Amino acid sequence: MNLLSVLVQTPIHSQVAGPLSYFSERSIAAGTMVRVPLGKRDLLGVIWDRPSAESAARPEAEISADKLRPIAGEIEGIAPLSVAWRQLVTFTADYYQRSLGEVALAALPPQLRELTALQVARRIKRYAKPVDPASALSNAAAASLPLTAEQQLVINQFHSADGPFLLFGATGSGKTEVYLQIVERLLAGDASAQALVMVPEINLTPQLESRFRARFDDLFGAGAVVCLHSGMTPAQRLKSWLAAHSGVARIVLGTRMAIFASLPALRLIIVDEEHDPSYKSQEGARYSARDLAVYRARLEGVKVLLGSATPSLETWHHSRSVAEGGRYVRLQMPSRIGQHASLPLVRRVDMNHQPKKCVIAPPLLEAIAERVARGEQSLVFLNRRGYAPVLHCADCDWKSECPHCSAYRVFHKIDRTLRCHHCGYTERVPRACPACGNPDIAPMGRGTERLEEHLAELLADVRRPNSISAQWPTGEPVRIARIDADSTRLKGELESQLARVHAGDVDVLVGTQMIAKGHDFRRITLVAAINPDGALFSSDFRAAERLFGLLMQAGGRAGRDADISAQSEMWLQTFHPQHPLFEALKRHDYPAFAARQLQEREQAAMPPFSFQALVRAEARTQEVAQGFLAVASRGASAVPDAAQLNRLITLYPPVPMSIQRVANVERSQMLIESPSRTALQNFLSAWQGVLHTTRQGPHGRGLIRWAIDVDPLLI
DNA sequence: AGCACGCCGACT
DNA sequence: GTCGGCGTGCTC
Repeated sequence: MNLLSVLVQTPIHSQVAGPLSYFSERSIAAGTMVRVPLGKRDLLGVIWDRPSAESAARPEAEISADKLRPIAGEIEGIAPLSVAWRQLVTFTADYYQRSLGEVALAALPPQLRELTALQVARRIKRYAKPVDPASALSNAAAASLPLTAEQQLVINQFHSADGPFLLFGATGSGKTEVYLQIVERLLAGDASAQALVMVPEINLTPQLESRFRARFDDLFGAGAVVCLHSGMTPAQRLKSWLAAHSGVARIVLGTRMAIFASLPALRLIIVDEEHDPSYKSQEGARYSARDLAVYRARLEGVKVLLGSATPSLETWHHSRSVAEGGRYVRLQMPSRIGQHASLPLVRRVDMNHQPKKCVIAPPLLEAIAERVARGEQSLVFLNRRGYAPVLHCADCDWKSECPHCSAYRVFHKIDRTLRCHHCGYTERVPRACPACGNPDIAPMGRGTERLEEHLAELLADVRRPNSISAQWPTGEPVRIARIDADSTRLKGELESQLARVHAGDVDVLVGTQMIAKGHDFRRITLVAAINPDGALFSSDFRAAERLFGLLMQAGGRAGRDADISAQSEMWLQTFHPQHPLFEALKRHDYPAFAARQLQEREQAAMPPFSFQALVRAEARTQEVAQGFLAVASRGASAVPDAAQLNRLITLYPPVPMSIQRVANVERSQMLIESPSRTALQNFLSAWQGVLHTTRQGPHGRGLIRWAIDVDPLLI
C-alpha cells in the first residue's frame, strides 16, 4: 500500500490547505493527475512529492490511518507534470502566500477539473494528433523581414549572453520581428524546443497570433502555435493546454495565466510590454507573471526576454550596468524602422492660456481638422469611459453616488443609465434630482462618450476629401469612432472597429487606454491626450510611471508608417507644461524619466529599493476590518524571530482602502515594508499563523475575508 | 471553498 | 405541515 500526498483545490484559509494524504494499491509518480474523494465530492488532484523524513518536523500533520481513503483513479493519457512545473507552483505558493493546491489547480485548465476521467481520455484521443510537418511544403512561409542594424545587433547580443534580457526598444522599432527571429532560430535548431510568448491583454493576442502563424505554420505545421488566455472557451483552453503539455505545440502565446503552461521542452520565454500592470494578477494568488517568467527561466535554465519601450522601474533598475549591480542584460533599439522614420513631435498645450472650460484647445482642434482635410487619421485619448463621471444637481449639490460603494456612478448617455464601475449597480437616469426634485441635473466632467459627441459638434463643418462617390460634392463629413470597454462589450466588436480604422473608414478615433496599447495603426498622424494631468499629483507613487508609459505608448500609435512619420505629432493638454514628466516625454527620453523617478524612490526608500506587501481585509463595517488587521498586527511580535525581524520589518497601521466600500463591503488594508525581500518573506510566512488564529478568534467575527498581496501594484 | 447538518420564519 | 434562510463544522 502506498501513501500519497495529493493537492486539491483548497484555499489557504481552510483547515485542509496543505497536501492531503491518500493511499493507493500501486505507487504513482509525482506530477500525475488523479481523482480523489473529499467529503462527498470527487475532485481533481495532483500527486505531490511527499515531504522527506527529516523535513517532516510536524508529526501532528500526519493524518490518522482510519481517515485515509483510497484515490478514485488516475487520469490516463496525460504525462505527469514535470519537476520544474511543480517547483514553479511551489515557489508561487510560498512567495505569494497561498496554498499549494490553490495555485496548482488554478494553473490547470478548468475543464480538466470538471470532466470525469473517461471524458478526459476521450478528449485526449481527439486532440493529440501530432502535427504533420509535411504540410510545410505548401506555401512558402511568410518571409523574415530584413533586419535593421539595431535589430541584428540585439539578436546577436541575445545569442551570445545568458540573460535575463531587457529589450528596451522604441515604439515602432521592430520588437516583434526580433521576437520572431529569436523564436525561429531556436525552434529550427531543436526539433522539440518550445517557446512561451506573453502579452499583457487578450486584445493583443489575435494580431500576435496571426503574425506568428504566418511565419511558422508552414515551417512547423499548423497547430504548432497555440493560444492560452481566459477569453477562450473551456474546450479551446484544454486543447491548447494538452498541445503544450504533450509537446505538440511549439509556441504558446498567451496572457499572464500562460506562465503556468506545462511546457516539457521550454527553451525561451518572451514577455512583451513587460511593464504592463496586467501581468500582476488581482485576484486569487496575486502573482506577477513577469516576475515568475524570470524565476521560471532561471529554474529551467532557459533564456527570458522582457520587452518594452517604457520598462517598469523594477526591470530598468535590474538592467543597470553590472558594475552598478545590475543582473539583466539591457539590449537597446532606440530607432524607429524606416529610412526617415522618427518619433512623433510632442507638443504641449498650456491649458492655463486657453479659453476657460474648453475641452479641446482651439489649436488642437485646428490640427485635427487639418488632418481630416488631408485624409489622415487622428487618435484622441481620454482615460475615462462613459459620458460623464458624475451627475450633479446645482441646487442641492446632490451627486450620483452609488448606494453600495464609496464612488460616483458614471452617467452613460447612450442607454440613459447611471452605472457604478465598481459594483455594476445600474439605474435609469432620474428625470429630476432625487434629493430636491430640481429637473435641471447636469453631467460634470467628461468621458469618452461625451468627448465623441463634443468632437462631432466641433468638427461638424469640416469636410474630408472626396472619395469615389459624388454624393458629397464639397467633401464628406468627418467619421468619428469610439473604442473603449463600452463600445467593445460584444464579442467581435473590437476586431470590427479596429478593422474600420485600418481600412481608413474612420477619421478621428476616440478612446481609452484600450487604443493606446500595441495596435499597429498605419495611418495615424496625430495623437492627443485630452486630460493627462490627473496622475501627476496622485498619492499612488506608481501613477507617474504608469502615465509616462501610457502616453509614450499612445504617442507610439502615431506615424508608424515611415512615409508619414515625419509629420506625426503628439499633443498633450496640460496645466503643468513644465512638469519634468512632460519634458522627458517631449524628448522621448525614458532613461531620463526613469533616472529621476528612481532617485526619488531611493530617497523615499520605495520599491525597487524596498519590498512591500499589503494585507487587505473585508467586512460589513470598517471597524471590524480594521480591528482584525490591528489585532493581527499586534500579534506580529509573537512570531518566531520577532526580535530579529523587528529591525527589518515595518508594519503600518491599517487604513481604509482608497475606495473604502464596494458592493456594501467595507475594505481596509495595511502595508508591510522591508529593505530585505527575504526578511519580508520570512515574516509573512511566520505571520500567516497569527492571521489565521486572529480570524478564528473574537476579532475575526464578522470578517468576510482577508488576503495578502505581495509586491502590490496598487497601494 | 464546498457541502453537510441544524434550527427558526412565511408559504403551498 | 414543508421550503429555505445562512450559522457552524468537517473534509485526507
